[in-house]
Amino acid sequence: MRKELEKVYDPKQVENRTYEFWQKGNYFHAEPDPKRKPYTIMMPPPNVTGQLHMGHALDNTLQDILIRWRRMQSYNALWMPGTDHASIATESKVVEAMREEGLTKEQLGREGFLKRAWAWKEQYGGRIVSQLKKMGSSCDWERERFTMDEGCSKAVNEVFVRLYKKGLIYKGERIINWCPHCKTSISDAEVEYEEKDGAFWHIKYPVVGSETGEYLEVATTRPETLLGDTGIAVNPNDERYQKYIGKKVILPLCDREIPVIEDEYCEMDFGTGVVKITPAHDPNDFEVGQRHNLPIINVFNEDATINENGGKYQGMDRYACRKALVADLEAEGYLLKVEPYKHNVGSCYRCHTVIEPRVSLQWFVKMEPLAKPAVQAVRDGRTKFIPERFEKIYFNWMENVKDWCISRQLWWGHRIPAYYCADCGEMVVSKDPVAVCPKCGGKMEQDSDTLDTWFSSALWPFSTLGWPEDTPELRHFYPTDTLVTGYDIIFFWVARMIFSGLEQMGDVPYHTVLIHGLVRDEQGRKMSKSLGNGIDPLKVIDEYGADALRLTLATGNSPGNDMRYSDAKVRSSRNFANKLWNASRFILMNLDDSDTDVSLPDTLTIEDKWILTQYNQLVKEATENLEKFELGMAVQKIYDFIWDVLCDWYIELTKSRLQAGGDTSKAARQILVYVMSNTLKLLHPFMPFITEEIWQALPHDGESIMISRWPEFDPDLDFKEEARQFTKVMDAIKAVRNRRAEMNVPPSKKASLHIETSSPSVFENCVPFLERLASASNVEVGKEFHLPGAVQVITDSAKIYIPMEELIDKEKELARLNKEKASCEKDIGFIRKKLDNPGFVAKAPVQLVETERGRLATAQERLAKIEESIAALEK
RNA sequence: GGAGGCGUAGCUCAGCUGGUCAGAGCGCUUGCUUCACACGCAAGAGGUCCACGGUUCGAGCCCGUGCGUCUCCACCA
Repeated sequence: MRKELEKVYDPKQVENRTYEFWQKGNYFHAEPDPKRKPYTIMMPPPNVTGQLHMGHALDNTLQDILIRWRRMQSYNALWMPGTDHASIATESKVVEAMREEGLTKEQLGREGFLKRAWAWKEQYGGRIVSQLKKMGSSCDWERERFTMDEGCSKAVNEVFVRLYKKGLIYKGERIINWCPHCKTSISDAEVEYEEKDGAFWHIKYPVVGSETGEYLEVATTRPETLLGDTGIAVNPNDERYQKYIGKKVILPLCDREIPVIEDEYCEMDFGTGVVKITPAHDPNDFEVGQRHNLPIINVFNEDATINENGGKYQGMDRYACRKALVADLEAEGYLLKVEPYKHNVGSCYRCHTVIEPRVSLQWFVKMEPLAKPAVQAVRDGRTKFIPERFEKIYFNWMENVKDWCISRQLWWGHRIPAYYCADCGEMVVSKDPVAVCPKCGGKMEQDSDTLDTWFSSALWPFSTLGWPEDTPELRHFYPTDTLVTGYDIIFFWVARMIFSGLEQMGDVPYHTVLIHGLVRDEQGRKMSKSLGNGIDPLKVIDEYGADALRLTLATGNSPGNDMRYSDAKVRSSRNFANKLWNASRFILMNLDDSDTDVSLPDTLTIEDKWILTQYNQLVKEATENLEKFELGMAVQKIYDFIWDVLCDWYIELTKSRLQAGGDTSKAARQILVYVMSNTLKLLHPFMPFITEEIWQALPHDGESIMISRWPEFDPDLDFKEEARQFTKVMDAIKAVRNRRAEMNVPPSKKASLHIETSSPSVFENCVPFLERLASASNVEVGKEFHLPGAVQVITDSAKIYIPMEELIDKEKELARLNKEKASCEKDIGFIRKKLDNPGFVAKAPVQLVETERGRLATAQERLAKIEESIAALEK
């Protein structure tokens, strides 16, 4: 059994090999099995051409922890992986690459472009997947899916047609957010607002037919939209402007007269109380325009240059036009004043170009009927958010959501399954291609737009399981259990999956949504490409190992909260891996050929009972933490157990036994193997590689730790009383060490200990520990000692004399004892105060009152001992 | 305008249902070539748990107000 391990753990020699071993064992794969309980996680599909960043690393670490843990608990655990086609992002990358070759989309045509896009996908599509494997992700790769693969595309068409037939998808002319750079519409959720410095231009609109030269003063932040004005509005209750309602004003610089209308939308106390109405380029103006039947004049081209409706400004970029137009207004005396003004400007979440609201014909999903049941599902608790506060955010959005613009003027994506007759204009919405017009027999052409990327990802939880077919997978694994994702895509994705699941499957897509925060840089900034402050997880893995990175991301990370990444944290995780490695090395070095299994010895010593009790408690608590999604807390406890309990104490305690050999050594080895290999199981979901490596080296049953059974609390290993007794010895050891350190006695200088205690047997049993761990040359245990000149160490259960007269400074010793006395008295006062409070005794739980009484007694005993010592010294 | 998070040791953060909750890691100080580990061992210093009120026998924890800070939603031209 003896196995030589390197002194320092080297993840590089372990990780790839271990991952291959798992894959060969087919441990990641799950098959539907009605006899077993499923546990399913759908991976949020990363962008197919993307690269792994810290956000993915965190997201996937959490998922892998959950799936590995449940798998070990014998669930039929499926972690479904896949990638997203990411329409805008991918398309713009391909376009960019083409631009470098001097090519445009238009030159290539739709087919040629798509060919390139697929080639791009093939080239970069595997990258993110192999990066996820480096993390140790135990996904079922056999089931890997892509949002644009055949099955997912089929699901998309199916859903589109169903929703259309129910009247939940419609086509209409609405104001949408237009990105002049991506040249497509984007949904409301895809617009990011940012406060920017702008200006308020006050413009004079002369009243038609006024002989006195009357005018209305309008303030605007976007003067160039004046070209599309078709009216100006005042509030119906605004006395200042009553007389102008119904009249017309001259639109400056344009030969156009536009009406003055009244509308509640116009607020009296904002700006001048007069607002220009540009129905084609402002969502509110659009509605006002609808109410008053104002014409809609679109003045922009797709790239936000001015179109033919802009007269002399045609062809200018919107900002060039703004400049020119303002100059003209000023020259012609229309410009009354310019005020600096801060306002929010919307921009495209992908390219950050300022969006231009624009009227156009787009496809929409009618949200209200879908949102209602989706809200209800969360209210009923059929889906829970962790932490709960994100439910509020979800409700707030769902309850105020506007219709979802799903058409995109892009080529990379699912083409909208609507077909139009070139001859008669008939439209058919159909899952399958329609070539001939059912009405006139003319040639049909498919809608040129594609769908919003999120339309297909909204179906991810069931489209990946084979829907719309009724597959065994779908029946077994849906609804899934846990969705793990960041709060940044609750609206984009989570909300849409929930209403899609309810609508198509009649059930929620998952029971729990575990929300995590962002991984920020050391200074707390968002990691971003533009800042260049992103940390590459692969580099971290290369330097410290995947386990170290995973441990870092899992530790101290509480749901929903952002965390900061720092190298120092990863280093300390790496150190932990090394600590574990060396503890295992120690155990392995001591094993012999007879140590072949993981069983417990027949007789247990007190320290065995102590460690088993601690271990058993750990099993219970860590499991409970995991059940409550307190992953960080669970791993913290496992970490503390391994380092502080197992390494710092138990291993040290076994050393004398191991050296002694014989039965007692054998028993110690059995306990070490038992505790270590089972603790490795607890740690495995967090640090899969190193735990597998060590587990394999130790005596073990089964092929792999990842398919071993998750430990359970064992009432037979609960030795509370013995454990409590044993801590008396530990306290004594700590107290002696403390005194020796204070007096600067080097460990090499041994001294005898005389232990005065009312519970001598436990100390008598533990003499070797005191010798080894408290630098004792010999130990005597008794009821009473008279060693007035000795150093005295007082614990709750013992008074220990260390005869080191030469080291004693009587004054100092007295001062120290008096300090201890004072602190002890303070404790007693504190507890007394509680117990003297009738309210406390009457209302606090009985058990707590008892505990306090016990504490008081202990403290009083301790005080007595201190006082004795003082008295002895003063003699 | 609305909603929410955060404020705990020098730094980064944990603290579950209010009662051994004053914690961890890093950093710092002092010892230690202890036969697994210096990526280590041992001992320590360091906190008005943002402030003020309230509830309670009892408050980092619950409620209110304020301050600081961050974020999301809305988008009044």
